[in-house]
Amino acid sequence: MSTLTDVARLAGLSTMTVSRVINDSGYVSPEARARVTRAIAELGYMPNILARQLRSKRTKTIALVLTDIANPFFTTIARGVEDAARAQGYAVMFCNTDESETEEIEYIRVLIGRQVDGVLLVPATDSSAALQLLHKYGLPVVILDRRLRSGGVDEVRTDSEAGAHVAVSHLLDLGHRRIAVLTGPETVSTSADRVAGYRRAMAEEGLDPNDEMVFFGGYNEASGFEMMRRILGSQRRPTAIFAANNFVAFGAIRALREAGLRTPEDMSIAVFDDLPPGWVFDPFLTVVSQPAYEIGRQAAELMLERLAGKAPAEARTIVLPSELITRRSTAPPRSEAVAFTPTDRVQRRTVHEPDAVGTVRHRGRRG
Amino acid sequence: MSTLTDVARLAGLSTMTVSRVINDSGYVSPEARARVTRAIAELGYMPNILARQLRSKRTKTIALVLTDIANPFFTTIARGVEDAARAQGYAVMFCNTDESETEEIEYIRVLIGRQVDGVLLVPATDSSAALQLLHKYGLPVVILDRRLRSGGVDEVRTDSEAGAHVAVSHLLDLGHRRIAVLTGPETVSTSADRVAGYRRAMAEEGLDPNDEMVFFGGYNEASGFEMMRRILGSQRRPTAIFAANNFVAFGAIRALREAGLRTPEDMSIAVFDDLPPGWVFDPFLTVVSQPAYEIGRQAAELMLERLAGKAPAEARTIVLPSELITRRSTAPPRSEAVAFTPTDRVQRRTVHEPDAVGTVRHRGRRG
DNA sequence: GGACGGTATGGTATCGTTAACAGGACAGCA
DNA sequence: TGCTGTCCTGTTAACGATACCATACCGTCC
Repeated sequence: MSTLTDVARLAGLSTMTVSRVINDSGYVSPEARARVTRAIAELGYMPNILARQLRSKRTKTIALVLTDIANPFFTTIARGVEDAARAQGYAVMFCNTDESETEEIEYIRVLIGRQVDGVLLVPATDSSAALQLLHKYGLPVVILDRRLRSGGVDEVRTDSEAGAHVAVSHLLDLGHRRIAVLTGPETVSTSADRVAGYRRAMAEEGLDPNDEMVFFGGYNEASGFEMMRRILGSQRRPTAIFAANNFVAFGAIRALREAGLRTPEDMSIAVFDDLPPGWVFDPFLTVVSQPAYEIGRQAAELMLERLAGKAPAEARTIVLPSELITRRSTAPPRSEAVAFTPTDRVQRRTVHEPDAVGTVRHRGRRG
Repeated sequence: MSTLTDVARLAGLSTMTVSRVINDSGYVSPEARARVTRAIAELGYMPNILARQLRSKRTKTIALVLTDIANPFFTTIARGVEDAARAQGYAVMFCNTDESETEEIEYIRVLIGRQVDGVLLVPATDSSAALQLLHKYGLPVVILDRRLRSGGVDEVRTDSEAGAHVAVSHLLDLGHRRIAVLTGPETVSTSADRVAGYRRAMAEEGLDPNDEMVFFGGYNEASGFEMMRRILGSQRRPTAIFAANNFVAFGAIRALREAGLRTPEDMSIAVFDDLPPGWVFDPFLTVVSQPAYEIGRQAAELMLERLAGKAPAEARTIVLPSELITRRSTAPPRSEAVAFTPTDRVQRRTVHEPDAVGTVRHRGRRG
């Protein structure tokens, strides 16, 4: 492997001149440039990125630490981050914590050692241990998707409370009264916010959901399955459920199928998070869709601005709107429908889209 | 950010002693070790990986260059690679070429610049330009999934020809005689091999498939859709198709659905590549399943052996077996079934698995 | 004439770490 | 006693690049 020194020797110039040609910085005469270019080609020289990064103290790399790399919501975020970063010549390191705070801290140590310029973080819990660590080493941070108890840091997320409120209101409008919510860990802000949105929607109808209708678990398929099993084993089954994440919904649906129950005939189901096109042939689930790509893109933009020194000193928060897409997994309840016929509220909020049969969109409020 | 020098100063020792503590190499007295450990904790010191890599000329990083990061076959390979690499303290860089040789070359340049220790490559074409580049810079390589015209390099793959032969034989056993094959680019070995397996199976039944039954395209959904559209528009439709990759199958099925045709009633479909559990609620497609995780794991093992200097000088080739899993997307043809009733060959090769209703496995030959 | 700004190039130090080597202390053994 | 080997620590010089500063030439302007 030839080095910059070899190129300089062959071209009969100093290493600095070669460096200037490579980085297109400072003054270089056309003739020197030509000599360097020829020498580079002749030797097949490639710059050693490690040496450059060590000397310049900038790696042009940002890290994206997220909790579930298999979840299409997060892979879409990742695409948004990657596109924005690459447009400015930055590389992205992806790290998967599996919702574990221990892994999160471990990864952040690695990232500090690897000298990344900044970290985009989906925190595993609402503790701010990871954030403190990053601060200690002076690394800029943007928090994605979730809130932290402590503030003072750039954040990009959707309004989970409002999204959940819209979804549950939709179920209420259809006539459901017994509605369960299946959510993630209690220490994750999105879980808590989605339950809060659920409670607000229920309260608006004068309903007081007791805690046996609220299930905290993990944001994964196994947990969704297990929570639905508990629901199916209970005395008074709900007629509809609201699943706070797509994997939870997968598990819940599997439990329904194994019990021989059909959706929406036996139980309606509304879900937070849509699936990207291509995952399913025939979208079936009523969902609250988040602008995942935008979350990733805008978070990366905030970071890049900060790295360029163009960001204001104070922290910025971006809250993006979600959108309810009604499909075939929600319908009026069968037995109890008599008492609570759907009101005209459904009609008022409904806009048909011509390109997707049976699909209806409602916009969530912008936070 | 404190450095090793800071730690050495605080501990009252030389940088080398500190380095030895950190890397647990060479002799260090318990007392010196304790002093260093305390100083590290006090300063919150973290080693600068860039400097270490620059000096030691080893990054403990291997790259996995693949053609479609969205394809579950390749993500499963990636998991196999990652697990094997991490077990030995290696990091993995993932690169996605989108089946483009230009991107492939571009990525390899980046990887050389980033000083990766070795490259695992799923080549976009059977050209060996990328391989030559890697050789020129002295980087060890393992080729995954596909063959190259030039040899002399470690390879891990499944036997595509044999797998295709088993799948098409299965369709023939069911009584199909007009069978089309939808495959990927002609310059990709897996495409060519799967067509070869198809031809051999057809020839064994005394059938001579003319070229209008062989469709080369891209290994993606759009191409599968387009090829199936052409098939549906043709004069004499086949009664079954063999799709050489799961995304091609997705596209083909979408075209069938849009045409209002059902599987397997109107057309049987057999596919190369299974989907991981969790992608579909109810596995439906008859597939040739490849041991993707093992391909990745064993390729990484070959590389790690070579990096450890424990590999033989000559190139090694590992060919893993595939497995036919028959599900509900294949059935005897409707109209022509009269003339060619299924033979007892099906019975002879069939083993029922008790845990998966309606699923039948056949082992492909080991190459 | 001299000050100045733009152009072009080079010298040297340094980023933070480890490789390579040197060498001292001490124990065991002939 | 002297030799050898194990244990422990330190010195020096890199790895391959860029930051920073210095220098020198040129033309222009007052």
